Amino acid sequence: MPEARTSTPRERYRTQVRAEIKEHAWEQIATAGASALSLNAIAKRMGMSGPALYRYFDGRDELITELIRDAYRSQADAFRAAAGSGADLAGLAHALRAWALEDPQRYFLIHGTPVPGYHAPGDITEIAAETMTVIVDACAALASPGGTAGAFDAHLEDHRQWAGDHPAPSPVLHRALSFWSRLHGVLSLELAGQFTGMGFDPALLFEAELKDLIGP
Amino acid sequence: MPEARTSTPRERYRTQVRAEIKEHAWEQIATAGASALSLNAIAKRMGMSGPALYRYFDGRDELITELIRDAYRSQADAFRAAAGSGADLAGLAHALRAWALEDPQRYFLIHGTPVPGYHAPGDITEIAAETMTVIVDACAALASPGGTAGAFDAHLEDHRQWAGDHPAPSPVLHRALSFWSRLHGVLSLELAGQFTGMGFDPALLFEAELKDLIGP
DNA sequence: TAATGTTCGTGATAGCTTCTAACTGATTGT
DNA sequence: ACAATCAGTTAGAAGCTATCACGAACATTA
Repeated sequence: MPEARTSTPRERYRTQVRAEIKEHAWEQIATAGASALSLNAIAKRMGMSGPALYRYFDGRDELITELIRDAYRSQADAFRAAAGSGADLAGLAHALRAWALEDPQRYFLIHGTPVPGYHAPGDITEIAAETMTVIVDACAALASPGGTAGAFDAHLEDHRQWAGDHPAPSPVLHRALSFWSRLHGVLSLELAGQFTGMGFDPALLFEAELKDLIGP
Repeated sequence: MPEARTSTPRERYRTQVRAEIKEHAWEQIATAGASALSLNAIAKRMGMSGPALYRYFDGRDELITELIRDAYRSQADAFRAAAGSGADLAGLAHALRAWALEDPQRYFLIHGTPVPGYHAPGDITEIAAETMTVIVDACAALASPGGTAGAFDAHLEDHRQWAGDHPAPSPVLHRALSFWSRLHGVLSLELAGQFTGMGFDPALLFEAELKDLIGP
């Protein structure tokens, strides 16, 4: 006998259909990009008429926002899983690259061209901030960066609230930002196919950037 | 008396209207992004009916391709102008940043999210390759990078045709790729607004990345 | 059990888009 | 001056988002 009925069959059906819609949406995004996402096409592929989807999503924008939210969550999960199993900063980097290669358009959905005027809901930026914390923690666990502290380190001393006022010294925060921006640099170029036809292996450039990041 | 009439009045009119169309297109892209570019809206803003534009462009795709071409040309011009007036690698970097900040959406039009299936015409990739040459030249003019040559440098030794078989040693090519990917990393994050609300000054992060790139 | 309310999916419709086709009128070259 | 070319028009097909009103299936309650 089922005792804790926390959801009615209707609710289950509803969430199931919502999930199916998102599944088709991801498929469509992966093959044609987010700008080509069509509610109508999804509905037809699910065997129902266009307006039916509006029972499940307020519109195209809400669906895309939901996909963005899922993408952020998936990325955060990948980071947490890596950090949870004892990965250091290099481990995080490899987890990020694997996650990105898994679905390039998913990566671009959150790190790609921004739509002017669009602002992500608060809960999304929260997830992003949490991800950043994982990175900063991994940077703090590393041997502190050598070399002389530059102007940016001094500047970061006074502007560290983005890291939740993490107790790490500013060169650590600096390294976290470099980690983020450099890996995003190689990854986005690789995923965009800018290296195809150039001959060299993007994985090795990624590795070289990572080594340079951790080394000194 | 005008002697060398290299173009008829009709041709002049044609190119003038084409330019005006592109002008409106850029305006629209800058404010709403490339995905929101509407031929119809452009036509209306120019005081004519939608289908009239098809006399000047084969369709939306050809217009966008033309804009991409112009963007690449503009970027190449910015690099050439900087290099021509004796700028070193840091000068190129600042020229790139200034060019990007001038019109973020123009930057994303060529360095942003790729549309799956779209392939740029050959002449565009030629311009891009030429730009790369300017960067490699500037890297070659710099003191050669210190530190031990890593695995990627060895790999580049055998994969250097992308640089037009530039005679520079592979650490120089390596630096050129790092230059490209790192600056793209900070720039794209800054232009995408990922740093807004974090408090620190993106220009200083850019400068720090540049210094680290040139320094050792 | 019967009546009531809620939810799902439909077709119709408005308004937008790209793009083709046929037609008018002005401009150009012979 | 006449014929060919070219610019721009309206009409229309096909696609999209999104809203509305309706019927049918479901759930809940009297």
